[in-house]
Amino acid sequence: MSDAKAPDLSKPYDPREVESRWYDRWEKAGVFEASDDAADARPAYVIPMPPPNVTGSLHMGHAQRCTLEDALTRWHRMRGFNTLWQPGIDHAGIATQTVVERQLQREGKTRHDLGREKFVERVWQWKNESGGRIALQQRVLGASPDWRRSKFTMDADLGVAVTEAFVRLFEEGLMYRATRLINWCPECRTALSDLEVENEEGANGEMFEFAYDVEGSNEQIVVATTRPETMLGDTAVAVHPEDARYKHLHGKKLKHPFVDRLVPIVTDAILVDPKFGTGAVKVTPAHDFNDFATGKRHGLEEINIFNLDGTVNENGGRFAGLDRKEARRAVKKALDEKGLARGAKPHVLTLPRCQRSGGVVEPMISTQWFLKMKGMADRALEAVHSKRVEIIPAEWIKTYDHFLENIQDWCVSRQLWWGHQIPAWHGPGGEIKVARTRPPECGEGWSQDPDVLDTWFSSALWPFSTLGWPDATPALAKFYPTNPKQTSDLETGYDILFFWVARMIMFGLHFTNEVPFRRVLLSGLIVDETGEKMSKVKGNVIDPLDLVHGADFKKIVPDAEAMTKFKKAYPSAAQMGAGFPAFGADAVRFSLATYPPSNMRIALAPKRIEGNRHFLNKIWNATRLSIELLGATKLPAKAPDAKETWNAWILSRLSNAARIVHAGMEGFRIDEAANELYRFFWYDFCDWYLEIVKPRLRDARDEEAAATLAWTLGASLRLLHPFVPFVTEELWQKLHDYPEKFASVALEHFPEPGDARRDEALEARVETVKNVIIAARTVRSEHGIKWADEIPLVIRGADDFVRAHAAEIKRLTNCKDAAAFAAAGGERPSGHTMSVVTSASGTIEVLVGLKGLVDPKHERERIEREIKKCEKDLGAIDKKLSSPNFTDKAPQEVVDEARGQKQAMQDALARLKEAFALVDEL
RNA sequence: AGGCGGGUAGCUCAGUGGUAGAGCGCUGGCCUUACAAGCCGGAUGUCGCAGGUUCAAGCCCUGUCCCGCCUACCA
Repeated sequence: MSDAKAPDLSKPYDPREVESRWYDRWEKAGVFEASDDAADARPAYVIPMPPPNVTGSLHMGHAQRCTLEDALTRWHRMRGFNTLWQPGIDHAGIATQTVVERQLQREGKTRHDLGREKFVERVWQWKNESGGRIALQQRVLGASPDWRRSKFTMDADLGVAVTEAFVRLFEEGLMYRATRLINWCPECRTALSDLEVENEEGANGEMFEFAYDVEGSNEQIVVATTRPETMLGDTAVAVHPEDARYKHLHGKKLKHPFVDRLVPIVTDAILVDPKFGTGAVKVTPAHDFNDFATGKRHGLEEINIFNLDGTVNENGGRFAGLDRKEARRAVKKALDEKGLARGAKPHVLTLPRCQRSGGVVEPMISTQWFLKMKGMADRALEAVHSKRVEIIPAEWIKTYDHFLENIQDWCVSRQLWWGHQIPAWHGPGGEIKVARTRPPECGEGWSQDPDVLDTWFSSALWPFSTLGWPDATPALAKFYPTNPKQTSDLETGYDILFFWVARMIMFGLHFTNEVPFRRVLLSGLIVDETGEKMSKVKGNVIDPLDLVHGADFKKIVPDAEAMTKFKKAYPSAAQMGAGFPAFGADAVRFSLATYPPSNMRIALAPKRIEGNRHFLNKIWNATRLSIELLGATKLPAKAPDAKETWNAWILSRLSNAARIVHAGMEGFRIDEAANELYRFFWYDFCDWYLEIVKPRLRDARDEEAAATLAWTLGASLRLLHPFVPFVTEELWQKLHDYPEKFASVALEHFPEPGDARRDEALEARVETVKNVIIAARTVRSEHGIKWADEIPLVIRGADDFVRAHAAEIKRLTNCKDAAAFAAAGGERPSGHTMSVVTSASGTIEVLVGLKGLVDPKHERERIEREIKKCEKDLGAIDKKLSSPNFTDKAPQEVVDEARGQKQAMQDALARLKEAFALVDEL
């Protein structure tokens, strides 16, 4: 850093100060850039980022994408992959159009006042001014995509890809126009695909019954409905053909009470369940999917009774102009007045709602563009079953299969202005031409199809349209799976498995004859601390940036009532007082990384973020200490070949940590990788290794320890970097004393398990030494011996390895005479308490001199507790060993192990009982 | 209705047939010159319930209850 002298490391870690320092440097130095140079021999790794909506601002889901994808990206980059995390923004058809229309509304205008061209201009203006600010927020989180390659789905080149795809599908006969019953959102005034309809369960409604008069008879037929207003569009009443109650009415007609129409009674065994209700069903072919199918079977008239905005049209006679709710009331009232109403019962129903507007979706007959899905779905199924695409966790394969096996044709046209306009031209005589550009013969009297494509159509092309398809670009050759040296992951929330993932696989196979990515990593949804989905209505939404920068609860929650809701949703935040402190991006990221991504629901606990901020503080302070201890020691180029126990031990533990991190990252168990780093760094490196080497480096000059410490710390920072990029970069630079030439840790070698030697036998022996130390500490703690008081310690039965580490035992327990080892079997020193440590080489007695310092009663209780525990364990193992079934049938090594354990426990039990005698001398 | 998850410590969750784990919380003691955002200790379990397989089940099988999600349907 040439311009600014970095400050000294302050005592507590301040993420605000550190995190602002590095992002620009990374970006300027080109750290995130991928190369599409054909001469670049590195293997390629690609993650297509799920493009956030242009209207979106960062929410916890984005933060989770960011964390997981950035960790994978940085991990691969450090391992030498030519890594492309492809960023971008989605134009989000309905959502964006709605935002701008609302803006116009405030000016007292509608989009129709502007006209299509001006309106689209206005949307672009909005996009340029306030759209896509999410990309800036992703930077705050430290995301490392190749921003130079960022794409917007409405970019000209992506528009070319969309047109190309549409035209090809049309030419192949897969894209077609049809008139059928579709999902219509009266609020957005557009058709929707089946997926965009959300079913709200448990809505309170009622089942309303009314009668039709049979023509030329005094009889009536009673039907039931949850939507009385649709009777305006009834064109039949269906009964079951075998239903004796109605046999004499077959072929008769009913008088519609409000419109001049006779409604036939038809028989239909598919629609009608004679056991349900009255056994007679009103049929409204134009506004119900089952009735539509029934109508087709019987050639019934389809009478549309609604305008596009959901109000009743002229077919509704005197009810015309009313919206659906008003019409329902009015029709019920009118039926009642005619004496036809037969009462209503409460009824729980499922309401179809528009995913975007929340409006109740109305089935309407409409002419739309549809895409045949069957063939593409079959290929997509095969690709997953043959593992050309791997879905992780594999539990999702069944869900994927079920969707694709039952897939319906996709209604792709939307009656919006914002989006990719359909490349079709309509002639004056109803002719249709589909072409990449307006065909010259389509002159006077021809007009382009006014509709646009479903936003998800362009999203489905994303993995290859962003790389230049349909052109054969160098980027496509390098970063698409057609390159055998490419690996790729698609990471996203399981909620868009159908919307996006399945469609990308289908389109990828269709247009490129190759899967669009090799693995699909599906993550769970972030929910509040009590497991509830985050939503504005519930008042439990947390903005990740409030966690990063800190936030006063009063600022993020509007009123006292909302505050109660908020604190209920986050009990651990409720304990934090007035607000969130600035946890920093690293702490938020690390927390998100430690949740198993495969959990369906990931309950965000602010307390956990606090805990991880403490971890970062630990890293910070451990590095401060290390820098002090290292002095002029340079970071070694490779791991030292350490001979001394603790040096070899920490390198072995480091190797083990690297192994677990690799396995976790490889298998998309990022939580296991992150948790291992937490454990290794805190419990092995800080709690033990640093405590051991402190005096060796502070009071003396131990070169091997210095090299080992430097190596281990450097490797730890590198291992941690994919998770916590900011603090690791800061400390890495500090370890190098902020060199002139910026060499980011993001481009350093990622530690491999083989970088240092793993020695499991050594780890086991060290574990025994640690257990001896812990035993002595426990006794001290139990009896409240002050740390400053040195007390005598005698260790009996220890092996040579334990003896060789007397100095550490003494120092870490603050006991004198730690070298006082005694042979097993001899006389025990008096005035000592005894604890027992079992090890591979036998039982070790840890005797602490406490004469006059303790209450013997307390000590007897302590020993009794230990005896009880030992006896319980021994009883269990005894029972096992006394069963001939076990000794005969279990594998030999299991039986041997059990015998060894029994031996050790018996031994320990005997010593503990002897320990009682010693208590008398205290 | 069907499908898929889940039910393990107070909370959030790991757990891959072989003596039940972590973090947070709780608790006792320490301002031991990296870190009190810390250190050293400690307590905490009917692994939803009932059967079964196995020498051995939190884990495998069957049934069942509860919670969540998804899909379909709902006159």
